Amino acid sequence: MDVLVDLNAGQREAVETIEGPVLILAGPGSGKTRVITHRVAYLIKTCGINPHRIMAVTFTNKAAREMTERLQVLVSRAVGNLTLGTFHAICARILRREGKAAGINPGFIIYDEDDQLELIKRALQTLNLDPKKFVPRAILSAISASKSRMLTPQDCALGSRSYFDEVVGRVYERYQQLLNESQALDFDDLLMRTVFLFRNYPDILAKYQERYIHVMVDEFQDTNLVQYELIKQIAGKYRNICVVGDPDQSIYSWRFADLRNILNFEKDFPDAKVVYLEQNYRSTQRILETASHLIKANQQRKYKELWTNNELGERTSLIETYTEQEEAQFVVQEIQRLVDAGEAKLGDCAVMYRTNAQSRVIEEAFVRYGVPYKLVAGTRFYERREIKDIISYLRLVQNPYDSVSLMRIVNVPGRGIGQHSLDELANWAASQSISQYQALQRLAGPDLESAHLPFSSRIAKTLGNFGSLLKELIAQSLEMNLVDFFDFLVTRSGYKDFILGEENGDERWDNVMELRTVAEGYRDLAPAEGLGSFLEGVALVSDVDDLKETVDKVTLITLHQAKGLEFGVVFIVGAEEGLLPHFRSMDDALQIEEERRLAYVGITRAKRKVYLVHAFRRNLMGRSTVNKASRFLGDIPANLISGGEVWQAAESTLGSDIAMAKPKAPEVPSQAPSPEVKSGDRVRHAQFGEGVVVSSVSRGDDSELVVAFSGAGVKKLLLSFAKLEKVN
DNA sequence: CGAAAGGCTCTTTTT
DNA sequence: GAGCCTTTCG
Repeated sequence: MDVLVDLNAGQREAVETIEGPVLILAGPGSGKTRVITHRVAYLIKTCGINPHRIMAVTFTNKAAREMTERLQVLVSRAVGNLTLGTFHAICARILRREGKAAGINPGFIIYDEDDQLELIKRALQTLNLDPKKFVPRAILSAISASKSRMLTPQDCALGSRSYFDEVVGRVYERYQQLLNESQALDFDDLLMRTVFLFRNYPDILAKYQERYIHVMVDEFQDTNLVQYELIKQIAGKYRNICVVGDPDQSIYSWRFADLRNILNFEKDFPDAKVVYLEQNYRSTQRILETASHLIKANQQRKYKELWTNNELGERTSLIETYTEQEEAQFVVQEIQRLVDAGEAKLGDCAVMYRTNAQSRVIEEAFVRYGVPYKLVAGTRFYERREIKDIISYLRLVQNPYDSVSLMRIVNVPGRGIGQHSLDELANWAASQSISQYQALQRLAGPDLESAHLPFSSRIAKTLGNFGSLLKELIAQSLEMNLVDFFDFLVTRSGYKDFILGEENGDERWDNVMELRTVAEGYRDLAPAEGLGSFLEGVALVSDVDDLKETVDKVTLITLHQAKGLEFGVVFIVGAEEGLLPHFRSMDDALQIEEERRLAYVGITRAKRKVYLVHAFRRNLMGRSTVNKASRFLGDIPANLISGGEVWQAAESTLGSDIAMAKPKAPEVPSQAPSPEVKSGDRVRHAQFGEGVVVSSVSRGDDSELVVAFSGAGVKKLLLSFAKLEKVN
């Protein structure tokens, strides 16, 4: 298969320019990932580069998997020795191999956000700081920000400008100590400590620089400083570095992604070749135009002119419903209608939302109507209590110094080890300058005389029993394959009986068994290796979806997760002020622009048809709120929009109290021979300026209008008062 | 020690 | 509305 066939001029240039730095600025649907994949294939197949000497970094594990599959087709063989994965996965691998030099135990555990928060809380406690005054989340975010800029606790202490900064510095230092004691690295450490390793050990860096002749990074707009630093290090020798990104799809600034990386690239590599990919192969003209108008409202952007040869397509539908339940109902029924009419298949449709919380109501509607769907669960599965418990056991077996895991399961199932006992254990361990694990082992020892212990023999005995259990588990883990050990563990620890005795025990046990299924993928590895790989996999993987890719189901997904995907029909729900843009982003112009990019990402996922849906009223945080339509709707010209109608549930489809409690719905919404203005029209208001009529509803002999103004946001107006004039 | 109940806060996005 | 934390009681 010729890897250059079917590429347009720009794509071809991007693939064939293999010498020196290359910056590819690629619009949505322009074949960005395809370019990277073909570039790798080109290097291997045409240029004869050993895959071992190529690194390709993707944003998610899923993207990495897909690229592997596509590559196999292109190169017509497996390319196993290619370095392909996320920054985190690649760094973890490097640190396991080389970290010893920097004092990193190769068996380190990777701490996720929950683990991090535990440690922060513990750090606050030991520093006598009030977690109410210093919110652990905020502290963690500040620490993470520091790490993304490669700042150590010492750097923070020096640079602190406020009391909060100063506290953060102190907590950061303590937190780092706790991580070390637990022989754990957090997500940020994986990156930062790799960079430091390379900085401090030039010979190690040289080895990797020598190895990687070609380095490629996808989704470059979402990289942060430490990630950029890392690839600059690795590509330092050959300088064959190719980055691909789209500033308009940068949606991870909250994870400290920094657009300056793209801007600085041309400064850091003045000889960089810049390639623009502006032809869109995915969407209809109207969708592309809709998206372009939306994104043009952003100030902070690098201009790009997207175009397509695709057909004109349908207008984007603007729908208002009364509540979020009706919103969900509209979506399901519309999908059913599309399917019945043969216009789409279920698997062709996606429902996108800003927050995960929104998925519940949507899900309920799909269940009620019996329409198959798949929820892209994100990390959900691995956040379940029983799953975290089992993983904690496994982590503890691999690394008994992991204090977060120890604390989590030491008394699950109940072994009579309460807070008091744990305090005693911690104190005793500290007084002996040994770890809690070592302390437990001493208590488990046969020749233990309770005389020297500062606590009761009963406590010593229960703790000792647990110590023996741990010891036994560790011993067995070295003898059995992962699956056998898994079974041994859940039985021997008493976890199985414990969980089955709980409420919803069967369901939870099913989840445990699902985890076991994951473990089966590691059955054939040597015992220690199997456990290690498994734990690394679950620590760095977030997408448990795609198990049944082929099944015909509607996809429910967050806007963030949707990046990089495409669907025939896209419903964006909750297109409301407060949700999109999210209220946490509303007081900052830059954040608003990121929210707009998020909407842009959503719209550009669609091939054929977009629905923008919002609810007049919805329950948020347990409270009923009335939300205006999203200001972003005002960025879209009227001629690209159809509808703007208020959708109404057919009678008694829900039969719920909600439907009953609904005030009398307006009789004739959109088709009403509305006096002068109808939805979709462009109007001018004396005070608010120009805008688009989002909806128009008859109220007696007046009309209630919702107008999205480009300057003033979304306003509800009465036709008789508003003195609107139509614009063309 | 542990279960249960009550009270509090704060809700984004993910490797 | 949930999850987390603290308090209370057996």
